[in-house]
Amino acid sequence: MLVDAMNTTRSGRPALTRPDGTAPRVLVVDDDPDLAEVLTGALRYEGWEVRSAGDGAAALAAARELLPDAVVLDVMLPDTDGFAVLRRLHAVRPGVCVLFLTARDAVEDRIAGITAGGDDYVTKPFSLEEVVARLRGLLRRAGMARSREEGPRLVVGDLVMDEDAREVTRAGELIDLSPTEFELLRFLMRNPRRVLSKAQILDRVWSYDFGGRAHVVELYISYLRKKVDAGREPMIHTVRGAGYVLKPVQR
Amino acid sequence: MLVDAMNTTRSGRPALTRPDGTAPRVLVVDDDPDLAEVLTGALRYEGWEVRSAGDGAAALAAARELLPDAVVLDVMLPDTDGFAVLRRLHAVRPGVCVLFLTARDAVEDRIAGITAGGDDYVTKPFSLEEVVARLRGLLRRAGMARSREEGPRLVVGDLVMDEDAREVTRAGELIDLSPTEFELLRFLMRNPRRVLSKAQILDRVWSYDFGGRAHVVELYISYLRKKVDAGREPMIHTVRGAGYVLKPVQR
DNA sequence: CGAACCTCTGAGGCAGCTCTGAGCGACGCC
DNA sequence: GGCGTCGCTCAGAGCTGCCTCAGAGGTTCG
Repeated sequence: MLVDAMNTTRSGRPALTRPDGTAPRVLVVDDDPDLAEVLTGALRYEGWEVRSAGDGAAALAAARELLPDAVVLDVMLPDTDGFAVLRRLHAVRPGVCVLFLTARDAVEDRIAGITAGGDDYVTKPFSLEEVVARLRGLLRRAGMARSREEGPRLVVGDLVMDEDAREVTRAGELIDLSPTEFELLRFLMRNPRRVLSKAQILDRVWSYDFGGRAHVVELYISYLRKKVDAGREPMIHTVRGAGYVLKPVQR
Repeated sequence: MLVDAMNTTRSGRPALTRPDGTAPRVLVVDDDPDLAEVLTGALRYEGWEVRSAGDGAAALAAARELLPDAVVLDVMLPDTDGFAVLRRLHAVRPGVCVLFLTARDAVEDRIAGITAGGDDYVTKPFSLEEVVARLRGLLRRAGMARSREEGPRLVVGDLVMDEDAREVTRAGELIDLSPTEFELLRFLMRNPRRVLSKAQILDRVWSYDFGGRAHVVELYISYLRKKVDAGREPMIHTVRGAGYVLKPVQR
């Protein structure tokens, strides 16, 4: 059904595609059904083909069927340990990239060893933008770029973000951002000229378990303005009663 | 009853259609029968195939039968919680889009996270135009566009509205509108060359629980004229005793 | 173990938005 | 052509939404 969405992302930028032109295939493995649901939805929204599994056994079965390009894998699973699943996944589908989900304090060093192979990980609680960005990075590095333009750089007007280097410049001038500021700006830059509601921003940029109110968004928009728009023609605009929008100056 | 309305939209514009050419299918889930009735009517008027259900169980049964493309889902249901319904809906019908209805002050934070997949929500009390606009957005993004031209832009003469960017231009000139002005103009632009009564406008643009009188409509039409028609050939016309009509100049 | 930084809460204040009321003008019916 | 009705617009009151400042708590790093 998602014919159109498979060729363009929500923002109309060229999407990542497999060499044969179809959408990347991603398998989500998590035993928390709510979390799996949210992740699945977010990744489908990127235009990818997604399946989910609740435990290691189901994951392997699904992997054999779907032949995924990437797997989002919770390290803590009910039946097996994530690393065992990983080994068998690689047997089923050699070269598949894996994005691990892990608790902050747990086994971070073991992850570090595993991810040496080019895989990646995020710690819970994470934001959806974080997961999507990491996955895009993995897929891109695995050769899913649609064109030469499909790179780790986001450009809106004279504002440029290098996602890999975590560097942002405006008119060539380097802008220093905190982690949250960076992620908020990334979300805005991935959706230029589109009004984003505070709720949308909260859903995407803040962790899924964040209970706070939309007031934080206002606050961080205020921070961003001070750094991005400081003394320049503003690019971040408030649309009262609707949300915020980032656009290039002029026109 | 609205047999005719099921084949063409009220405005005659190309309707959203499923890839097989039939009308989009929408399921309305709300335990308030009056509200469900109103919603059902409004969506049928859009030319969509609509069914309604009063609780979670009925919703799932109806979903299995109808296989809807989108669901309008009240978060507060008598039997189940919205989360669970959502998950099971996605199981029955993977990729279905969901528009949540929620009270403004209640549970707003719990919505965060649910809507992550590209789903959307509106807070009660809402206006019907709001609901319809959001649903159209969801369906469009899910690949229901009839053609590539079917986008987030409304055009009447030299008046252009970009719903995503919330931008309106006339003859290329940007027009700044308040939220209510924007929604009123959207309603007019979705029904060009058609006389709309003040009562109709009130029903559509203002929240269903608005107790005010038709005088506000006159007032807001007056505001719109100042901004849209200012110094130009007028597009907004009064039909005394009947209502208002928006038409392109000339012809 | 202290310092710097980051994130979020709360409160105050301003500005823009929405709606009320009233007066005036325009249209149409006798 | 007069009069009643309908519609337009102005002015202002109250409200809401948004911005910003100040500071507390937590985390990271030296």
